[in-house]
Amino acid sequence: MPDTSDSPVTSDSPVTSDSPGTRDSVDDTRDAWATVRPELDTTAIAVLGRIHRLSRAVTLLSDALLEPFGIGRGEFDVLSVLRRSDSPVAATRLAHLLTVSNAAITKRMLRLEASGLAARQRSSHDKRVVLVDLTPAGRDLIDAALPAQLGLEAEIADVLGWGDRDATESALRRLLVEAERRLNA
Amino acid sequence: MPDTSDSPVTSDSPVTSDSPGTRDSVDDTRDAWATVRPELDTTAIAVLGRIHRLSRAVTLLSDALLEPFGIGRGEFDVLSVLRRSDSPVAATRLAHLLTVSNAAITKRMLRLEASGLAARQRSSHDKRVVLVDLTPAGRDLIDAALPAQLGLEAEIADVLGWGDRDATESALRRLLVEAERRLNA
DNA sequence: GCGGAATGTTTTACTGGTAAAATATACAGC
DNA sequence: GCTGTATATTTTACCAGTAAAACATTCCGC
Repeated sequence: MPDTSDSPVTSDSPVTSDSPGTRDSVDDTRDAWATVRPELDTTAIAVLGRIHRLSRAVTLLSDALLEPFGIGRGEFDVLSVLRRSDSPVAATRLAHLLTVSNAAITKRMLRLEASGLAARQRSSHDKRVVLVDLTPAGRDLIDAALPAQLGLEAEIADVLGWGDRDATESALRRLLVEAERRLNA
Repeated sequence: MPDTSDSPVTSDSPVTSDSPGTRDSVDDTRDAWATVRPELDTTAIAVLGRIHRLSRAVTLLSDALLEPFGIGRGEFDVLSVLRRSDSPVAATRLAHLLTVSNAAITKRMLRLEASGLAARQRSSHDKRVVLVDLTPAGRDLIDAALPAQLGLEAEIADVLGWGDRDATESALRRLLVEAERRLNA
């Protein structure tokens, strides 16, 4: 809850005046830097600072929608991958897809198994790998929980007009390709 | 490390064919949903799914750059707010600006005080509030750590052309205003 | 088909966050 | 100026993640 109206520093020189509409918390942050360290190039913050804040804010909002279903974000993410895969998924593959440690998958599976939403089974082909699959209850739950998740994000994304949405989407794709390239390097 | 080349599901029907260049992990995710639950509207993911993944990827990359300075993201964020504020900041205000709990600020301050980077002091006007300020060492450290952080983000943001950057920035601003509005509602 | 490197998972020890209770101070109305 | 309510911070108990060690299985070269 960053209180935007309550400026972090006496904002006298709006360096971020390129906003025709409303200002956001990142505008305030950049103005504050501009007064204290004017030589600093904060254009990076204009894009990625907003992305970080947006992700955090939306996560907080949508986590709340998960609560009535008795699962957390970690479990939801695992159930989602399983739901859109037609066959069981290896634990390590889950970890890669979700960019978390293998240990995190183990812990999430303990919770999901305890609540009967997913099951583990050692692969018969390769007894090192554990294959994970949805139970019927898990399938029901993810199908029930998904609409609210997608709905919230759709409502927020709707502040962008039709053309803007496509342009933004493609800009974000380019950024993501670059970030994932560096991460896998 | 989502391995994009290793598709989550046999991707036969590219519903996300609007990419002139490369595909990213979110394209794969949307295609997978389209095969399993074709009636589902996943346009929300196109924008916000990418934002979540981007934030996570960039955070992982830039956290690594913080390591040599002996601080974590939490401490870095506190030092940043302090550096761009000319005067001491109340603990609760830090919590609001960073969207974390008050308890998180207390814990971060314990670490920052232990390493001599910031100091706490009860306000004389209102003895309930704790005012936080940088030490000279803290100021030196944040000034030293900042360039790498901004540099990484600037490099990534540079995959966008000049015009695209401005358009993206303004789209993100609109999204952020909406998300923060809902969060503070 | 044996020994050693590689791979997949779980366990262990630890870290950084949260919510809610406890504590301390300020303020408002009488 | 006292009482009750609101506000600011810390403490407590807990939770979800990580890295690295431990363990199990497979694969490779001979």
